[in-house]
Amino acid sequence: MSLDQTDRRILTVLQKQGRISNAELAERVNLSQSACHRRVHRLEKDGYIKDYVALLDPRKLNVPTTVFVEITLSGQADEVLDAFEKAVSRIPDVLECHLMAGTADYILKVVAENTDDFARIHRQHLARLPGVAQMQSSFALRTVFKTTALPV
Amino acid sequence: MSLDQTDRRILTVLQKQGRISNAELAERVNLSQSACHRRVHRLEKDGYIKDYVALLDPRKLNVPTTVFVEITLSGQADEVLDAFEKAVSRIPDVLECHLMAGTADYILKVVAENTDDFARIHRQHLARLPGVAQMQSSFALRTVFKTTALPV
DNA sequence: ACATATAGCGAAAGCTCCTTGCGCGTTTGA
DNA sequence: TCAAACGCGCAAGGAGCTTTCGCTATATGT
Repeated sequence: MSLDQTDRRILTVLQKQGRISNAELAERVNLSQSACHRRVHRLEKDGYIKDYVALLDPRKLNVPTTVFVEITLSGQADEVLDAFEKAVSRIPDVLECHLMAGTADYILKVVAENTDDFARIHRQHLARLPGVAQMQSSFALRTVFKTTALPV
Repeated sequence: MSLDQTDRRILTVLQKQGRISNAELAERVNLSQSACHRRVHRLEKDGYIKDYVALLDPRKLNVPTTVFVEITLSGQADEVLDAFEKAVSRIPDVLECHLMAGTADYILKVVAENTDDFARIHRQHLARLPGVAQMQSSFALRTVFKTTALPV
């Protein structure tokens, strides 16, 4: 089951305007309301669309600072990884966690109010993560751009 | 102008369910529809809520691979940075671009179908970026978790 | 060629939801 | 202490939307 051009247009629009009405979406992709509705429904049911969310402004919410944290664990045993992942997933300031190939084992994307606040997060959460051998934090000076829209 | 507890509850809900109706949201945060509506409107107008979007499944869309690319430029002059940022912002496979403190100048988050596809992106786009002195790509083996929800 | 499945359009019913206005209580600040 | 500002709940109108149904056309495959 794959996507035709119309499906892709629908996804392209929804990736930018998740709250658009079916009526307007139909118009935008040149379909009748009913046909458009069926397609969107299918895209949701089949898992192409995972969620509809509101994106907030990090500055307004006082977390303008992004920090990438590279972490090396002390071992590669499954229990070590599991424990680490479980613990890290409970930290609300960590937005992403990726298991990496190469030097570092994990990369985290963390948001903070400022460097002091990151120090708090570090002390309070990161420093307490289990199985960590090494940790290196890199601060972003400025986010040039950021999108949730995948290429479709 | 700041946020009280109710505003935060509203934002918390909308960060997870961006398409919830005002009626249901009002119920969830224990407000009348009118009061809730007024608050959401204000949060949008004041820029706390930037956008409503649909989040798609990277696997379903055939971009299951995330790559972090660290880039060092050949110089720090404004024109070099501007030219680089302008060029990189036109690559649809690049979802994020951060100007960094420390060793590397920039970190990009790139999505690809697989390593071969990343090779194409590299050859076709990344290798052609202006002012690049050095580039190091790190592949994610697995995304442990990922959220767009800021801590509020 | 024919049956089946797929996907489209149009229309309409019904309903939910947005939006607004008003009066009330509480807080703010002069 | 009193007036103004702010925020809430209630109620209701009316718009706009979702969702379904029947019919048609095109593609699939036997």
